[in-house]
Amino acid sequence: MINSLKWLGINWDEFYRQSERTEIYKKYLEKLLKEGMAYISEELEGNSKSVIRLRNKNKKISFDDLIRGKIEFDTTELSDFVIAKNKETPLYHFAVVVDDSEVGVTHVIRGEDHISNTPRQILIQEALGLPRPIYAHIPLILGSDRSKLSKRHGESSVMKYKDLGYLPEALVNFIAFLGWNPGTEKEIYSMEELIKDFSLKKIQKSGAIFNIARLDWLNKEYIKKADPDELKEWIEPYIPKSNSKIINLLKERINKLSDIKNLYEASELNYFFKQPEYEKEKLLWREEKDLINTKNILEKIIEIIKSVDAKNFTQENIKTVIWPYTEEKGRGNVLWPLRMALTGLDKSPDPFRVLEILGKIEVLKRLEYAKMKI
RNA sequence: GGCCCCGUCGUCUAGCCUGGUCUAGGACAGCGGGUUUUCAAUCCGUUAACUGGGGUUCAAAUCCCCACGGGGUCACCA
Repeated sequence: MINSLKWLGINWDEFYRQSERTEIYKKYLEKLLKEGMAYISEELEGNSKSVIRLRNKNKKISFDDLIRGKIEFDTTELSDFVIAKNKETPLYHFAVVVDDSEVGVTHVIRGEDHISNTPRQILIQEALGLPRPIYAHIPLILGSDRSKLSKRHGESSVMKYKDLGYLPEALVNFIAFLGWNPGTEKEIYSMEELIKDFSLKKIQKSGAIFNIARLDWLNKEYIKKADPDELKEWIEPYIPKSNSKIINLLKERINKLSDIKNLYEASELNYFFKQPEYEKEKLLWREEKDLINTKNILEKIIEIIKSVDAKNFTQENIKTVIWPYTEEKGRGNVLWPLRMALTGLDKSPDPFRVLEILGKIEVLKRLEYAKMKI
């Protein structure tokens, strides 16, 4: 959890570990015992022979929730509930109540699943004579079946999303918008902007389904506007050899960083690194039946490309010299076999971008190879 | 089952408090199209919702009641 928070860029000012605070809890427990607000109860069932129970006054408790308004409970059904196994081992409800007070917590903001825990915590507070913090119970994040999000719905921890190549900024932005909305049409929010605009008053009451398609879209937005150097750093682990040109091309085609790995393993990116294999009939554009025509076109393309200086082998320059020929022969007739010779794929990026990435020598090699196949 | 919370497009939501401006707005996804050599990207367009029933009112998505539906919680866990 600590690692997850750090990754998300959520920081804290103070940190407490309950296991290091047993002396504090013990003091409060003894106070309750002494005042008769709690008692040691001999048990017939359970794990220990005796436990500490709170003397429940069996009254109605109501509290004002910042999000839901007034909530009322009859605490009779709670009976004299257990607050500690013994003086050295308090239970959660007791420990949090003590901690909140000791540490000066003013607002308790937590999931809706804690609503029914609230009355028993209030009962402990009152027995201890401690002030009641302000409560705000926020809606739960739901799985696709509308039940509380859990392992069986998908990834079990925040760090899994890191591993999948989601950016922390995107996840934060996404989660913030689950149950909250600024009331404007702004969708992309940085942490700073969230801190500035977020308000409990605008929080929704009902739970929100974790919709991965929307996270993917948001993540893509963040990838698109990422700093090139940073992006390079993120992408490197997912693709063996790459450069800024390949990365630029890749970033339009992925939702999350790990998509690159999938693209690569599905051999769709191999053409960047080695001569692709394909059937020679693949070189034919749509209605074209005659491989000889295609061979002639390839020959002409080679001739044109040879005329481009290797030092100025940019997509713009190449396009300028090839374009008149595509106008003459029909774009598909020229560009389809060109692209196929370079990538060997039915679907791939624009041949001009690939040309620039591969460089003059490799391009000519592949074109000769295609010609030779025919 | 008891108690508690919730209920607007498939999803996230705006609107609800302070009824009329809501023939219910936006975004994601979907679908259709433009651009284009294919894909991606991009641009444009489009399908789709007030859970139901009563009531209050000249007027209800908005206020009230009931029903139904969904969820949470019922530990010597946290």
